[in-house]
Amino acid sequence: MLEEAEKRKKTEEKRLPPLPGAEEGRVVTRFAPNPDFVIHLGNARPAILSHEYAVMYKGRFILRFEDTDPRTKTPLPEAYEAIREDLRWLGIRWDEEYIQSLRMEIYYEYARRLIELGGAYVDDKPAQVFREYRNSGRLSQYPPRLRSVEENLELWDKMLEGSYGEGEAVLRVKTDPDHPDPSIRDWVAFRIIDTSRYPHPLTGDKYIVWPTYNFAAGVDDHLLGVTHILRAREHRQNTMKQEYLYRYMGWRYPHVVHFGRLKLEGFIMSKSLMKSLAAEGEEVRLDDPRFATIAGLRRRGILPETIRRIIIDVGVKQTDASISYTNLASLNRSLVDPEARRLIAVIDPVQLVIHGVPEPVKAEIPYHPSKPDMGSRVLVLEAPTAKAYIQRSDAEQLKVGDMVRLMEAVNIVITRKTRDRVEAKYHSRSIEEARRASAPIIQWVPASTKTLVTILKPEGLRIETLQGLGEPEPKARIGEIVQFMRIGFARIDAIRRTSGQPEIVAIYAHD
RNA sequence: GCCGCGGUAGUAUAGCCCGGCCAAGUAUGCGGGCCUUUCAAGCCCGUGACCCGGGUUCAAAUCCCGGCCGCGGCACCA
Repeated sequence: MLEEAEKRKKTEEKRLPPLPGAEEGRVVTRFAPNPDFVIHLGNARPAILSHEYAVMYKGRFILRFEDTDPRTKTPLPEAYEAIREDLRWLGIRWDEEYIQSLRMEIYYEYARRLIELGGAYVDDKPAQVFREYRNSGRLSQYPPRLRSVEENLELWDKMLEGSYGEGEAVLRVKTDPDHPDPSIRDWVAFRIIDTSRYPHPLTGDKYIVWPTYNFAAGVDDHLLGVTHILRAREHRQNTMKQEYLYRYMGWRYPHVVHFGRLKLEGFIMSKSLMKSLAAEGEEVRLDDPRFATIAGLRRRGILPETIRRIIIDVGVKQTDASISYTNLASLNRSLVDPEARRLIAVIDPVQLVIHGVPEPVKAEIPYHPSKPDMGSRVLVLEAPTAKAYIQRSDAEQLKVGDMVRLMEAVNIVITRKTRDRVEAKYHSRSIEEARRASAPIIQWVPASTKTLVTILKPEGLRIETLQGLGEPEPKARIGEIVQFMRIGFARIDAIRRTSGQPEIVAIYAHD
């Protein structure tokens, strides 16, 4: 218990700054992903922050899928559940869930209301014509904008009935026609998507008139009682657009916090790059450890708590942040180190023969150096001649005459060395002897082992493969995060049999 | 080009709103030491930053102006 408290203190987390205008019990936040892909660290930021604030103020947290573009951002049927899974894994629980494509009638109703209030009009001119008016400062004289409410309601019904094809009509919100930012002038609230050609995975071709992000999100944020919106800076203009809608409806716009972009150094974050890797014929999964997807980080042995802390640590600044993997790894290490069992693997093994061993050596090696309660296992060296494997990188450091200690076992002196074989003679048993000689300590496995160990090490776009041998009877579980002694932390990704031999496949996390 | 936002050590962040207690805190990295049967963890010491230039002021990282640089938006995407 005491130890637990100390650990908490050591890895103490930073707290989030107060939310403007927040009252305990009255805060409602939401995370609104587009289910066209899984989420990555960048999307996880608003999810974590929104959830965190809802918890901090004992409010509500909403998950809302924004799937109102079946054409250019076609929702992926499996993404809905994959996103839920990622959120659950991150420790995020939501009080309510909504899917926008299932709320279309609501948006239609509010569209009608907005038209009745004179806040929107149907534009059935080609987009090019609108742009000419808008960009030449004559938007206030744009003929469709001058239509009566009655006429607009009629045309709106025609849109819903399917009288227009794609691109033939949109519903626009009337804004300041001379707004300094042209993109804000009379923005589009609804457009037509031919769902017979681009069916929606949830609603098929039932609807052809679809709300844009700004309309659907704007309406929902009000209807669901959202009080605080946390979103990336690229939405700043959207906030201004939606405020027009709120003004017409007499609603109060939620508090908004904008933050900058997030990059994770050394990881692939771009969706298009992920997809192009797949196109190159590589076998690519969304949880590829080279990707900064939540699933990819999970597979690589990054804990949800690490992600949570790093997001809170980065906070809500407007500047872009580039998280260095060193920092993320350090945080993860501090969380994982107390729990990770120490396993042994020798990469690129070299045979070691030890002569003159006086009696068999049973080395009892604890699974964690400072936690005896995590147990131990016994590795054996035979007598009078013991055979083992050591790592090539270690063998290369050794010269004839050098003393080296096999971890938890014996001290030996090198007598002969060839490329693939090292011979040595027994020297002594005790650690003190090794210390006196300043002998290095290296890990080893008995020659009788059959266990193959493969460690996949993501390096930018590449994945390096480390092949070696492991303990004779490794007790590892899939999903477990272990530390391979003197190699680094890794997550056990698979345990299988390769031509009769057990094989552990692990994905390297960090040293 | 037009709108908008921002610039604190290698990285991230605190401080900036309400100028002095900041010759700038913390984490990570890096250098050195201690400890240690891992190149992990732990402990100690050290290292390193206010974009530039003006102005206001007794006093500016903090306020004002200009410049430079970075980023976002300018979609019938979200």
